[in-house]
Amino acid sequence: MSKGDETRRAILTEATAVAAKVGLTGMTIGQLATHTGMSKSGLYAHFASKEALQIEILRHTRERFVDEVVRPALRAPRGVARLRVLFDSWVTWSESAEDSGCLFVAASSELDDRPGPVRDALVRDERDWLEMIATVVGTAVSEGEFRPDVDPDQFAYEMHALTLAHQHASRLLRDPHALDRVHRAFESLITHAGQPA
Amino acid sequence: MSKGDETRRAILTEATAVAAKVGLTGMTIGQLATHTGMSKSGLYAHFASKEALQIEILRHTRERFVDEVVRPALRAPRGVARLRVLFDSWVTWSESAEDSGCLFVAASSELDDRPGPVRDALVRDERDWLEMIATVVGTAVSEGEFRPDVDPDQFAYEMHALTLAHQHASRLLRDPHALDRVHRAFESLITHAGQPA
DNA sequence: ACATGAAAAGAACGACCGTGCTATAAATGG
DNA sequence: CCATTTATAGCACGGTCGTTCTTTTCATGT
Repeated sequence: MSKGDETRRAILTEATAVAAKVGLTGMTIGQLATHTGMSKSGLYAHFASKEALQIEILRHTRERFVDEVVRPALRAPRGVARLRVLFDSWVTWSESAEDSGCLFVAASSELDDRPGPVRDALVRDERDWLEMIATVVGTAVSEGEFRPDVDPDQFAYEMHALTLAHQHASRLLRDPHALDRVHRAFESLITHAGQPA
Repeated sequence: MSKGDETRRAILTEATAVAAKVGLTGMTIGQLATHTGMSKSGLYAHFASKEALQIEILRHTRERFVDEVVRPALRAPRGVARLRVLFDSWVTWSESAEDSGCLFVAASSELDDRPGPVRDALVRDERDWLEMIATVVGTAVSEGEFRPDVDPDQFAYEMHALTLAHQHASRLLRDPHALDRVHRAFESLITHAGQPA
């Protein structure tokens, strides 16, 4: 990997952390230059514009998300077991990622009223994520682990709601029971979707 | 009401709408002045600082939230009926408010990593809101409408999760089934907390 | 080791930021 | 209707924004 690509990656890693704290819009080039120890123009030379940088940040984060959340789940057996890994990996991701929670969650409310290519990229990512959950749930249904009347999209919606709530409880409210709460809620989801005893 | 108070209110109303779109931090004085047709300094004279303005925006929004969400619920009979009104009022609030969703939801992820008095004010508001839900749930339990083992705080957490998810589905994803989704999820919550048939 | 191309820095730009100060205009009470 | 308070506008400040252009430093292949 050439020197250019190397620093470019380093910038993106740092930028992801900064963006998670102050938002994709709130993040500034100068701030980023200070954090990376580069000059503003030296840093800026790696990207076409701030908007392009924001999109690259999302792409970079998406790659890491696939590595750390999606891939581990795909290694688990299909159905509920995979769903559990998916959920646990997400929680781990949100706890570890940049010490500032999940960037996608932060960007979601930041960009929901700001049309443009950055928002479009985020919407694609979020749709993919919900679709991924729904697919795994669908397998659990067709394998008979979940009741046949369970709606995979609705389940995905409710499970996704828990990830949003966890970020809220953990990062904003600093609730010491946040982890416990989100796990209990997830177990409740699973239980109610399962076959009656 | 004096002229000053009048324009001050008008500014806050407009500022709330702007803040819901671009965030409390993203909002600027100049932007606000243009929107209200005032000069920057004329507008600024009503507030001690931008930070003070942000806090006033939250206070103003909280007042309206009490009027439009909390009060209607308090007029309903205690227990589950009141819980339903609380939820429905919130959905109505989030659909109507400033055409940009609930400011508290937007501010939650914006401020979760930005310490200071604005964040503190928001945390207070969110805690009050969760406490309010938990209290109503507590009544439903003690009146026997909900099972005695239902944890009011956990229920509040999960119901709050739905409000976050609704904002996400409705404003970011523009999901046409968002309203349907959130209602089904809420009914599911209520059902599972109720006495078994 | 050196020529060549890539990477980083420097300096500058117009624009807008939050925030003061001063002057003008408008509302208010006697 | 006038005096006085109150509300708004004008203007300027130091600073930072995103972005561009030019120059210098560095990495790379032969």
